[in-house]
Amino acid sequence: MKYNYTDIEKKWQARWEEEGVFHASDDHSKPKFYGLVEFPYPSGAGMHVGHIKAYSGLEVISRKRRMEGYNVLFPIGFDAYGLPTENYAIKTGIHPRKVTDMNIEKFTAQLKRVGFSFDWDRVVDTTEEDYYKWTQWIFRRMFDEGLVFRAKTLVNYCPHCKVVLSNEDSQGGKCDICHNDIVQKSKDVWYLRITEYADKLLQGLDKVDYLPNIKLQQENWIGRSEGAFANFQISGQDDFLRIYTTRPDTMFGVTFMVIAPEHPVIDKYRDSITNMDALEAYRAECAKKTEFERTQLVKDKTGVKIEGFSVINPANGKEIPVYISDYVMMGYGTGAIMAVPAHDERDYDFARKFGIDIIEVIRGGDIAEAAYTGDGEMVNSAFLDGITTKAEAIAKMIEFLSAKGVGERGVQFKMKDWAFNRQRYWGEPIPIVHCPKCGMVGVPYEELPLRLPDMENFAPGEGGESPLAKIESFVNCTCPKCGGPAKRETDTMPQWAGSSWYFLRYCDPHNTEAFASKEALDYWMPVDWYNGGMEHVTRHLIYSRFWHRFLYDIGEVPVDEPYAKRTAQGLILGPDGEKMSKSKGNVVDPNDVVNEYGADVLRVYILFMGDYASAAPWSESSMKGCKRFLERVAGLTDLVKGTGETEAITSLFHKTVKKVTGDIEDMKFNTAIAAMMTLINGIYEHGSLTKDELGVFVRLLCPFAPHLSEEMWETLGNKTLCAVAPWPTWDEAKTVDATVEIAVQICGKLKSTIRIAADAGKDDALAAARADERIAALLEGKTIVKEIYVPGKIVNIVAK
RNA sequence: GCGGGUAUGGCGGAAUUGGCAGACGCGCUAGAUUCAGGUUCUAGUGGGGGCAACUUCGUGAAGGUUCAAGUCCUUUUACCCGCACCA
Repeated sequence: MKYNYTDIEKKWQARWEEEGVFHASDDHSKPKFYGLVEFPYPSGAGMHVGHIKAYSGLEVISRKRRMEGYNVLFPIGFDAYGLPTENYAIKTGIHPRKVTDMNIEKFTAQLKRVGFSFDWDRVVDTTEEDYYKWTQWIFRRMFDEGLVFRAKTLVNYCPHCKVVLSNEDSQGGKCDICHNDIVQKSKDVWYLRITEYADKLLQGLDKVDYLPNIKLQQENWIGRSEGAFANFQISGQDDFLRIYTTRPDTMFGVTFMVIAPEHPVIDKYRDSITNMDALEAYRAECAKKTEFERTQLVKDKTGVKIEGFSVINPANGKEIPVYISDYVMMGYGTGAIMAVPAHDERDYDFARKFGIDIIEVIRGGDIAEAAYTGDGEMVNSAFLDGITTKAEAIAKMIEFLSAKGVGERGVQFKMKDWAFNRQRYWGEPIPIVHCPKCGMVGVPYEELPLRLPDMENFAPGEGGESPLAKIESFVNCTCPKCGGPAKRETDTMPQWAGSSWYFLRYCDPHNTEAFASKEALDYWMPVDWYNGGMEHVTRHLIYSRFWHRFLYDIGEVPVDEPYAKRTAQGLILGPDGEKMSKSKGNVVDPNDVVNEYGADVLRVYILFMGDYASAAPWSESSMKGCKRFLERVAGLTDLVKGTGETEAITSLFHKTVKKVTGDIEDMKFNTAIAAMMTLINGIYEHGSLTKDELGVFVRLLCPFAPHLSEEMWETLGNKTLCAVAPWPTWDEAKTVDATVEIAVQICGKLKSTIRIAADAGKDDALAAARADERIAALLEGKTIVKEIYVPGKIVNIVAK
């Protein structure tokens, strides 16, 4: 058979659609498999080969599951709200609705051309009213449960995009959207209280099957630490400053305190502080720094001593000075620290620069040279002296603080509350009304969706206000509670809102009464296997686990963790080994590949190029090898003779079926394909195969190269689709050879190989080895010291 | 700085519990087919030495454990990723 990919790809894509084979069934009596891939953001640039790789893994697994008889849900949709679309719309004057529709159409066509087995009846688009109605609904429920709040604090602000960003969106001090520097700005914004779920998100990781590095990254991001809170009395006041520390054991070494520049205690005692001018100047200086500058100046500590203000160390009653410095942040702990220069590097640097005393309380280092952070015997610490373990010293100190009523054990998280808003047009309107009498009031559930109004000029305001604020008919409304005049919230939700629950909608995408029916959720959830990019581990993956856990807590979903298993694919690099980017001009367009080589070659190549989880550079010539492989596969139809099994290659078939079946489960697609290539080589060498054997091979190949497989399946006389044909099985007995070739070593060096029965005993194996001519010659005149036989592997004779 | 990972031919990459290093593919060499290019087929292909059978070295580097190490232990170098003044 000749391999004419252009014709067969069109033909089978049409057949699949006609027969609806990839539609998840509503028959809930069958075992289910829910495979999920991260739905794309439909950008104007179109699809990238990286998208293809991201979807190919679960595509193969989902196709295999269907052949194994599962009811498979393998959905796709579009995460379409967001800044790139809006920015493009502003630039071109085309409305974002239209831009989105055009891009979705483009993406859909591209995905279909690759032959992905998505269920196209369940497509979701986060910007459609019947979808974002439920995004708003979940937000409203969070508002009711007290998880939504507004606060004026320092926020991450991107001056370029003119939006407030969450901590997750400003990692490394750069805006996640435009990669420009972020500044800190004091602003009144919306937050979701994700920190309330920090512990649940952490504990939930124990029972899910995520790749270890994914779990670890989430654990680090959540950043739980155990320590103590302690109150330091303010000199001459019946008031105290509260600190958090993970090292209460070092409290006798405290020689000063540092508080964040924005700490409210400064304003509270502004009258008794004698150098307010200097403090204000320092504060202004800090506010000007970008996040990037702040982290770059790590080594060089700055700060100002607060004059006319001091606190008392509760451990020893000594009076100590207080400084403000931007190395202490308001957003973590209490915004104040006890400084122990002898045993903390940052405090050490600061003490050195400002000439503050350094008191050693743990032996083991040289505090004249550097801070010592290791373990050792406690000294200069009154009742702690002589203790040698950190845990014991910490416990004693906490006991002491508790007894005095000035401190207790405490836990802190690095994760911060989720700044949940965008001062932009293309997003879900926040369903809240501001009433001068009632305060913040939720838009009634029956009024959802709160529609995003149509508007002409949706450019963001210079002062960082949302474009929606310009529409008076939208802003002015009546309070749902008292009926009086009120104003609508004009911020929209951030990009991550819609994707925080989309996997639930797929279970029942056309439901008008609920985001999904209880029955559908009971059956389909949790997602059995979720694959996506590493870049989402501390963003989307955390956010969606949070939303889902919230829905579980209020009884809306049946399971607490949404994803039973999570894996990640590696990047596809450009042919130059660099990350693909438009500016480097090394981007490969999947359309070009499909045109030139066909969808099956593209699919096989992407999975064959290397370990699925690792990054690998694109190589056009390697792809030719995959094309050659599929051409040789097509050529198998000319070698078919008779039915049944061919003795000579039977074992190879059974081994291959076993290998491919196992490798797919481990996402070792590259070795699965290699095994099929080995089989093909064996068949060509042998010169023929039977019809039944070809049937086995075609089904094995089907998840990888489905178009060619369907075509060959049909030429074998099958009337039904290969996509739902039963997955091949193997006979374990036939994967084991009767005789095996094993290595014979003398003193650990390979000298010969012998063929013996697979179940040969030690004596037989050694006799066979000694009988080998070369071995016999080498052993001539030597004394055998030791003989080792590992069945099926090796014989090693140690001789002198 | 902290946490995690990687290192194997000319290239991408394979190697259950330690057991024949380099599967599979690319590339390359020679030959056949072809008017030619391409395609396809056959043989070969880690380095050094040898006409050859063979021999010797070889998994970032240096040590070690073992009959046997890519794999285990110690030390070390380079690169990649994540977080980053988290008290």
